[in-house]
Amino acid sequence: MATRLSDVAARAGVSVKTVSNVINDYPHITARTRAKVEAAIAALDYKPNVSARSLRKGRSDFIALAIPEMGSPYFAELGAAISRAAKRRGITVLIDQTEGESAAERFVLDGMRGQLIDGIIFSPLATAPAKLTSADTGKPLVLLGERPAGGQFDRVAVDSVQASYDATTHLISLGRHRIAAIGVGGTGTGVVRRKGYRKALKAAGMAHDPALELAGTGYHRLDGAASMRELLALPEPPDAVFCFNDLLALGALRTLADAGLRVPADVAVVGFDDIEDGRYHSPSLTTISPDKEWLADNAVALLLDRIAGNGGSTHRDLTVPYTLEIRESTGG
Amino acid sequence: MATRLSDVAARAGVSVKTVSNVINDYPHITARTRAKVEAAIAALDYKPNVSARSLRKGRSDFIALAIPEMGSPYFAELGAAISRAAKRRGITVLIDQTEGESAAERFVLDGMRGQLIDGIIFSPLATAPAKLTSADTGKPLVLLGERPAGGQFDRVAVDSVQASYDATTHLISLGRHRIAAIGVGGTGTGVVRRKGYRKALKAAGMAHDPALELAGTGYHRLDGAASMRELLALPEPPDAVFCFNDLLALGALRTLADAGLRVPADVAVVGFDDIEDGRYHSPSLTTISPDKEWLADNAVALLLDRIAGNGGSTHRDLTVPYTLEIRESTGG
DNA sequence: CTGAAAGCGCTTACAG
DNA sequence: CTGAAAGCGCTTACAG
Repeated sequence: MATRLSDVAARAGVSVKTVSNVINDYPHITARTRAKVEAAIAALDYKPNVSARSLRKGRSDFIALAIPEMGSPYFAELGAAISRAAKRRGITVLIDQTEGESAAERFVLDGMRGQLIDGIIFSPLATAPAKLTSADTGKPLVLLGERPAGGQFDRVAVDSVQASYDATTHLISLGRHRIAAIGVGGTGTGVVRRKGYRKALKAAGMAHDPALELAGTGYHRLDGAASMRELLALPEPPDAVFCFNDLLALGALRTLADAGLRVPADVAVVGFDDIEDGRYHSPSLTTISPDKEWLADNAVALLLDRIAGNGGSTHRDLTVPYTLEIRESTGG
Repeated sequence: MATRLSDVAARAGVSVKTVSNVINDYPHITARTRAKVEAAIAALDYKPNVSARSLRKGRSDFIALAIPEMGSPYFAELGAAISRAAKRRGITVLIDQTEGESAAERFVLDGMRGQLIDGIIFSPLATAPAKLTSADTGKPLVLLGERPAGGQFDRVAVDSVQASYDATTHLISLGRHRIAAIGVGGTGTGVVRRKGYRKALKAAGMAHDPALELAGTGYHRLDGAASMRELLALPEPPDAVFCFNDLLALGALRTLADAGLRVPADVAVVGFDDIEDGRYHSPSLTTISPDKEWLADNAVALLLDRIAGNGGSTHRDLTVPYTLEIRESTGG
């Protein structure tokens, strides 16, 4: 039913090797031969069988992207960018939602779908990267995000401590005195960003108040809204909030609106991620904006380089450029 | 390097056929044999090679999902749901961003990555489904969305005419008299939803005013914001707007806020899709909420049924349940 | 520059 | 119930 390489060879009057050479762009083929083969390919509408090719070559030109959830705007935008970056290089990305701990871990440890994929870009949520060993995967892996890689893998991440420092310092420069943080806790993002937050307070000679550091159960609007309600119930509510991602900030803004408070007059709000929602929200959201295209492009390049056998045993740690986008939620 | 089926067979002291039988859950295997094989699989950490299996069986248990853009919340949420629905059935989803016309069309016509995938769930934007023929794909295909399938393929879609009728009727029931529509035009969504919009106006004895029907260039916040600005510049601006998706509505709300207009007091706004952003926005967005889980589950089921060779030549058209979620943007 | 042949790792008739 | 062997459609040494 499906046309095979040998059908093309027969029609073009050459050997299968020659057809394969043409398809794989090998040199030393006369223009005439190439034209004949290409005509046959077009006439038969031939498509190489990826399974066979991958079985034989041991490479598929597929990479996996494992992210906690693709319904979350930041990851959706990141996934889209990585998908594009890979496509530019002739690579296809399979996107995996890991959702919770067990699934994420199993995915990585299960060796990523047999031999199908050449490598993986992994944004861990539950799995501690430091506990991953290359034996677990058996394949090239690039880590995304805050969590220390334990020197085992290549990684590309924002300098979250510095970015959080900048975000908090911006709030301080506005003259705010009670600056809350939403999203502390956990083992990754929450820890690292709190570090930058506290560092900025300290640098300004301000003490950090545990009552102003809210943990919540997740990084969604719902959690931001709930944390903000807790903060407003405090005897002395904050006049500024640094939310560890935009979704939390959007939830917090919702609570502030419900409470009839003005942003930024009563409470200034900063987020992290620069998702599209925040740019169009009223008030628009001041946020840390990591360069997602840069991130995507470099993560893919790093992985492909590793797949090609380069890099050796030194593990590279790339720092994603970011800017602080000052918008209405802090009076910008 | 990688362990093979034959390694497992050797270790378990059985033939490769027996190992294959165990892996594929074939009957007539003694518990003892099964246990021996499973022990060997565990000991060697054996993972079947997907390429080899797929080459041999002609099935991969991969399906593709082709959507215009995964960075768009509706598609991100839908992709997440389809991914989950497929996983429940042991199927992996490859997500493809088609972005524009040419890419989308080429993807489908190029036979979907050789033989790798078993079928496709396709949300067309540029390609006219009626022009697709099964010869183009050679594989089972389920269509998503408004555009008529031309009776060639299975499809699952919301009854957009009825839903738009409901949305518009809701605005009429609020006593609004100048009801605008944002997102008309194009060949799919814009046409169908305008049909329901006009139908509702007519049923209420109201004439439709072309000046109140805005096309815009896309379905993003940016387009909604721009269209809303045009509407406000009208000699007689609208007192209600039905936006053909939530992103347009969110953009429109932003323009209204900038203009100092109150929602819903001055202008009531309704969207379509029920993306998470709209639920947390202030004001929260009244919208048509299609049951995305239902959609995902049925699209996957339909495709798998087709892959299994069922369905024959009759093409099924499934209608997704929806509700009108009345929220603050219309005073709910 | 091209051809004939082996082999990637599975599954599946075909025998026993 | 199990074993030996062919074959899915490619790519790649190996000869010529």
